Amino acid sequence: MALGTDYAGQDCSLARALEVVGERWTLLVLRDCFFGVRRFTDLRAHLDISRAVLAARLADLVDAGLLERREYRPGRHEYVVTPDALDLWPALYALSQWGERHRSPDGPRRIFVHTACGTAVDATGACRPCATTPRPADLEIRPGPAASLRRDDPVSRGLREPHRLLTPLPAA
Amino acid sequence: MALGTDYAGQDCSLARALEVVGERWTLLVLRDCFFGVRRFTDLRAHLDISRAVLAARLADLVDAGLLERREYRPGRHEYVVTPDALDLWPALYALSQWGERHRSPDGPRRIFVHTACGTAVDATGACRPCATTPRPADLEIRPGPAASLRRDDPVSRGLREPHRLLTPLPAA
DNA sequence: TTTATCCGGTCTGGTCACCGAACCACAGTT
DNA sequence: AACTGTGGTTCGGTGACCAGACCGGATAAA
Repeated sequence: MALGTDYAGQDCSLARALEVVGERWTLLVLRDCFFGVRRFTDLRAHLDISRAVLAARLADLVDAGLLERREYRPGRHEYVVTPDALDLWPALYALSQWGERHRSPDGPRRIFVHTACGTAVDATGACRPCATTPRPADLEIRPGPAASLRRDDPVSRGLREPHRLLTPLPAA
Repeated sequence: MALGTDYAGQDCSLARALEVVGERWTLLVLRDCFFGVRRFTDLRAHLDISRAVLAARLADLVDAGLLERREYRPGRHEYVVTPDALDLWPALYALSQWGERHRSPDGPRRIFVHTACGTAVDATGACRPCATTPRPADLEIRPGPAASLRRDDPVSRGLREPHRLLTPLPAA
């Protein structure tokens, strides 16, 4: 963990979690990985983050066991979420829902649909007809009524296509 | 919002939420407010945060509508969570649960009990017997098996006493 | 009335993280 | 052999965070 990013005196599991995912950009990187972005260049294209900071965040996330770095071709790497990171989905979703509710006046920007039954999950992440809370792999992401077309890079366009979470985007 | 803490290019409600609560210390300050800490000095005693940064965070949270600043006596102020901040509880709880699960090897440090029925809520924040997800005001916080006695300031001692969320701690 | 103490801050100087831009090494392509 | 795409590292500048000093108003104590 980088200097100045720990909360040494705090005896609290929230502080422990924030030491892992509390730095700037970290949760946004993870969100993109959930959505199927896997490559350094794609993350950069979509996040407008400096190369140095993205490299540092990815290395931190690999060290923390939240991402796995794989060589999918000589010299080319991809980052894939680990089971530990999957457990972070409820927190990611809850934060995102707060943003939808309180900072997105025109309605939701993205909708998550339970693939087993085709209905959208509610604000708590639960599928009401099924009375379950689907795991990320069982959700399909679709653009919502307030989805914006502002970004027009290939990654943003790929993310606007309905697709299952965790499945890699088609190569641009 | 302070410079360098926004994500201007991101069309995403997670980014919007992180612009409000994504800075260092912000979520820990909010957690303490949920637990009943209301005063500048108490927050400082419990968080080991610099005065300048705490003052800045509190001002940001008031500006964002998550805390209300009240004069409870001439010259003395307290900070109270607003309804907008209450909606953040699921995210706070989910992050904290991830920390309990993956970064707290000896078991939970704090337990939240549904006051209506006396049973502890599960990892999703739901009370299973009642089949509901209690609001913060209906939860009582108690120390768990891995609770630490490391901190011995009056605020930490007050927080270890079982008490309802949102109710102010007894003055030290 | 003077003095002291508590509360809730602001100010200051130093350090560290984040930023954009430049540079670079390797693999495959033309 | 030159060029392109990928996945970085290095560099100098700016701003956020830090501990510690200082400070003003309100009450409490002498």
